[in-house]
Amino acid sequence: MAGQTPAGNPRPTIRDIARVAGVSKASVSYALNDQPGVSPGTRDRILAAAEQLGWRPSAAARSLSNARAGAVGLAIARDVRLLGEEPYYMRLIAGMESVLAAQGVSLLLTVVPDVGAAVEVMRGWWAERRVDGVVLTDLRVDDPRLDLVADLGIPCTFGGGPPDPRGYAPAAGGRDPERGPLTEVVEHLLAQGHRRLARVGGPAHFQHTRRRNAAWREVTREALGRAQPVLSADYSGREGLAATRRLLARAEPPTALVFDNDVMAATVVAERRALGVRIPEDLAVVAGEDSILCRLADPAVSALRRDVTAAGVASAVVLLDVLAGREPAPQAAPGYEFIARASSTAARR
Amino acid sequence: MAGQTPAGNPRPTIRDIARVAGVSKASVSYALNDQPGVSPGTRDRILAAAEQLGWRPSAAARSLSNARAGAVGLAIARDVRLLGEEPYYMRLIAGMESVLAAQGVSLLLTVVPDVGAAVEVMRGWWAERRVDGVVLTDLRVDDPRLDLVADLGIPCTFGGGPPDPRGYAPAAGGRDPERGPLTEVVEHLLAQGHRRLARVGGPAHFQHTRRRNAAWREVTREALGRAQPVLSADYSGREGLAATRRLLARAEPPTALVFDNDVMAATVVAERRALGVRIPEDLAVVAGEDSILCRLADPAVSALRRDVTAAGVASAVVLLDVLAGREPAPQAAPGYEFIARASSTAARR
DNA sequence: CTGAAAGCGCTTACAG
DNA sequence: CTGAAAGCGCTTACAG
Repeated sequence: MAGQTPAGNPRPTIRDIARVAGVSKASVSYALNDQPGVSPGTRDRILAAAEQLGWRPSAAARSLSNARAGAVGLAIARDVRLLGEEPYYMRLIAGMESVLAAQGVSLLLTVVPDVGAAVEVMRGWWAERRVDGVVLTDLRVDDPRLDLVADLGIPCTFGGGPPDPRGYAPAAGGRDPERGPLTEVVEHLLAQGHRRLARVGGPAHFQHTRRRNAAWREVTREALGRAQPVLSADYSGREGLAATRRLLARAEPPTALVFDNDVMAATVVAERRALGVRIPEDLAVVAGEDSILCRLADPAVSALRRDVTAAGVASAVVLLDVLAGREPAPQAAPGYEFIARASSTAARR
Repeated sequence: MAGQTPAGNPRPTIRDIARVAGVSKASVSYALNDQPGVSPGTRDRILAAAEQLGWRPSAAARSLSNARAGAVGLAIARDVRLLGEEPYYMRLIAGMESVLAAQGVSLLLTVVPDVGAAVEVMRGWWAERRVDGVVLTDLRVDDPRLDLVADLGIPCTFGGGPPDPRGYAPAAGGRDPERGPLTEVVEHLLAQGHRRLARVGGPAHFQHTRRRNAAWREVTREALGRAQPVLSADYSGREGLAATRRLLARAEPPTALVFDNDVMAATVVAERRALGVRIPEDLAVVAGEDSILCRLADPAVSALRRDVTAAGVASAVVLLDVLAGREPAPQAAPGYEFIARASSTAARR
């Protein structure tokens, strides 16, 4: 079957519908698109004919007269090996698709090694009008993709961080939505008796890392009188370990570490003996992202669970609003939940 | 910027190129598509004009006259929560994209809960001619998607398993390519002194699970004189644990377990105390799929590493061949590597 | 409310 | 080798 040509009887067109219903192509188009200009009786006849013929619009034809593609694009710029470890994108895509599919909008996906390549892919999509808009993720400081969409006027939304460039809905209280989760983590650690904390964030060129680093400094300053340190790592276990070593080598080493993702936290827990620490007795560990890695670690890793699927839904909703020329509906900041597990819960025995 | 309309000066068309180059639209089309019918000089002038104007073909227009979409579709049928734990799809997509992108073919992606929904999505894609072909993964016994592509004559290829329905290239020796990896695992376990083995496969409705189960029975029969048992589980940690408990409760329990994926194997290792076994002393564990879960487990889990990205490449190559009406180039069975780690290596101390 | 007509941006026989 | 023309399947002013 894989070697077969797409034969079969040719697909029906509005011309066929017009013939069957005994009207003009124009009337068919109006009826099919719920436009005024057809009497109810005629409309019913046309719809029945379309149904009977099993008609479906040709995406290409519609696209050509519409000047819209009926598709949006997502160009993921990330090392494939890291991608395999991150459930993030699949969840984001699943959330987006639940909205897009319902509107008959397709999702174009590509995986590229870096932002420069992402820019080229999106430029091509736009030039060929394969997409009506794009979703941008992992925004960087001075991101060339922002220049691209601005220069070309490509409608866009953001996945991760506020989907709307104007920020989250006022319900978020105007405060940085990263503060809530981090406050909960810090309060948990204080309750466990920790007074010296540290954070291992992602690469500083990511906007979300910057936002979280800033929120971390604020939250810890308010809670402990002085901002607690932040180190950067690239989300890999290797760099997470290296950062941990540097922190532990300090004169007054932290007793609790908050990592930006699950891989770094779980790697540190796995390498606790090599690091010469007991967890949680000597060192408490918290992950900024939850996954099966956290659940299976020994001890299991406390984690912030973010509702990535909901973030995907919000991104798609905003993008569809923009494409339809509507004012984007305000989006609430994504939900999160702090899951306290053994890696930060002193079971004083 | 997200609220902006796609304004700007209108994109150039072949009409503009024709005007600049002083030729007809037809000549422009021939030159642009590398067709005969234009003199070298004219061709150069046309190409220069296209370049200068920054022309890119309109996907819709081309699609409409071509009767081809310039896109292929992948409808993943999998529970979103399991998806987040499986690096498989991202790797497959990355491999496919590396081939497709080079040919200017887009990838349409959707995530749906079950095969029935996948059929409906693909039916829609095909009816609207949004795709020229599809990639099918996780084929089942009596898979409704196979009926769909057969009935409608949709060109397709398979991701995971042979991309070509005729099977792998003869280089694979005509033998089931699942035998190689499993033989290596079984030999490793025998060398470690194990004589009672068992396998925990995926759901029996998956074709790949059936193939592997059959290969497992053959390989173990040849090595041990009698086929070793196989249980089914749904790839989740919960069912992996349940299957393990059942196996350990047998009169002559196995001393080595081979799981079909990383999640089940890593979960069993994480729950070794609850199961009342030492690993690898009482029970050796091997995973049929490698991931960071295996590396971070304690003890680390021995695993079969399959080159999923290469499988993605092969799928895309075959599909492009089929679409071009070429006989699909024979594809080698994907590479694999057995990584022996502590979970199955008796460090007799 | 309805129909004939032009147009979206390409491709491709068909004459010169 | 080159050009005028029809056609792909829709949408949308514009007359009736």
